[in-house]
Amino acid sequence: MLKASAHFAAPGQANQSESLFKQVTDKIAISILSGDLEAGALVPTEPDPGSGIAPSRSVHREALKYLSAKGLIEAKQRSGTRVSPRSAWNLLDPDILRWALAGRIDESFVKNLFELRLFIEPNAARLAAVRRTPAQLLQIRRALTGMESNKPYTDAIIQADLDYHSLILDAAGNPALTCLKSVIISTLLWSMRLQIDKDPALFSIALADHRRVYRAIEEQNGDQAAAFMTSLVNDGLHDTLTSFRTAAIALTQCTTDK
Amino acid sequence: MLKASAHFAAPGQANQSESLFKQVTDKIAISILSGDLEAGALVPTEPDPGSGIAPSRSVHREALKYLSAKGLIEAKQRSGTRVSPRSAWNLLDPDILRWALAGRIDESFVKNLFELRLFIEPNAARLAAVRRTPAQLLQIRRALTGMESNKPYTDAIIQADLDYHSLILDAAGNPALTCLKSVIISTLLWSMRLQIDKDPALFSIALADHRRVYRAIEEQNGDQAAAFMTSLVNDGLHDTLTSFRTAAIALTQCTTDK
DNA sequence: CGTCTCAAAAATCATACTATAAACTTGACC
DNA sequence: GGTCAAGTTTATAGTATGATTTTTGAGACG
Repeated sequence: MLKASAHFAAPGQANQSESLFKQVTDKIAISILSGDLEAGALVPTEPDPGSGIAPSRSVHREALKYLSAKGLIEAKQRSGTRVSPRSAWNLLDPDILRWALAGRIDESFVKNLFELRLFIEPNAARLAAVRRTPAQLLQIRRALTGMESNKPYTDAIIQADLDYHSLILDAAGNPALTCLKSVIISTLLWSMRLQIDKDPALFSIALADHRRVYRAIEEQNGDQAAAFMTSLVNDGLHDTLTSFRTAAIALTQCTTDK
Repeated sequence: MLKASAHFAAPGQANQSESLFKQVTDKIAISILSGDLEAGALVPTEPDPGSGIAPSRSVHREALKYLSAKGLIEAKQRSGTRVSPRSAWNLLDPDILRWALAGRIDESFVKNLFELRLFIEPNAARLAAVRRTPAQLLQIRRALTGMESNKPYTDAIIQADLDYHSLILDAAGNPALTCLKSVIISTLLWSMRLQIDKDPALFSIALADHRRVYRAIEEQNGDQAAAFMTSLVNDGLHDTLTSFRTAAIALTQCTTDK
């Protein structure tokens, strides 16, 4: 089962308990994801002593290799190591999403992620309805129960919600789909952390959506599962955008209030 | 534009002109992807002198970091570096696909990839129909022309086909979707390399499918674009499975003919 | 216009030392 | 005598550093 904590961990804050490698990797990655280092910019191939942390060359080089594996940078002999164009970034990678969601996000980014969810999750629900084993159905049911039997917007609810979506993706029985789990979980988690107002009315709507999808999967009604999942995701997008705009306005007021 | 060559490059064959790093990475990765190294198995953290290539520790360690970035392995102090469970692998990563498709493939793997295409590409076509700029439309048209004006099953056709799908994904205007390009391109390329019989009848059907989708995008008819793209992918799956089974039978006969 | 040389930067090599956490040992306590 | 908690060991990943080799763009040169 996926742990929420792994996704929650705020990267970038030079936590002493984290390995040097991770600190360096996070630092460079975030400065790329945030646009601080633009595409084509040179990435220092030796540790920069003036940047707080001063790792050895080994650590620095391994960090660069790690980032190049994610498509963020590319090394070319004689010309230097440079930031790759955005198109080369693997936005669906869990690490990249972590780094991306750690910084300031623009609305279109969120919309795009939800759009992808809209393509994936209804189809996954359709497959899950047909292919799920009894054991998988039971697990999904348990996750749903977890959402019903806890106070709204608590950690237990969030975990249950993540499990719910994660299990449906698993039940679809397509490993390629399972790889998209990270996108969905990250998006979900990020949007839930945003829900500031914690409106009980919205929550009960979301809960009803989840119940409907579950029932369709239970009854092995693929089309219905897909349709209900579509509205579930759409409702989620709506709530998230509302919260996002509220948060953005609050932020704007803060910045202009100087 | 995506180059086919990058995907074609057969990994694993200790090509002397390739960097040591790449040789080591490919070697380990393939032995994982092929199932030679099972999940949970220990990966040597020091270069193995008996394995043909004998890199230094740095190179070996950087290779491991690269693989850990792909989710293939995980290092834990005091317990060793081990192969991660399949569920942690990022199957949608271009490198992973390259390694996976380099070995023996089972039918279900191909089916799963096409299933994913079936979720993504029709939706992408729908978006592209609505969002495409005139310039993007022109590019897609050019790719289509490239498919029409060359001899079937030549490199030029393959390149044009790849461009066609790639450009539609781009025209959908969702960077998250663009990241799935590698899956689609890899799947496509792999299936085209499989078309042994090169049936002209099948090709003209495929061409007609491509034309229909293009026209729908031109007319900004999203639903039609999606529907036509669905049949395009389905036809592709059908052809690929046919070729695959032929190839598999040929292979079986070879192995039993001893 | 080709080719040659030079040097910048990545890639590779070799060999240290340090930190961590899992497993083992010990010993007090019930 | 058995159980659990606190310390100790130690294998393994992580970090550090200095040197050498290979690649390749760019400018010099014929």
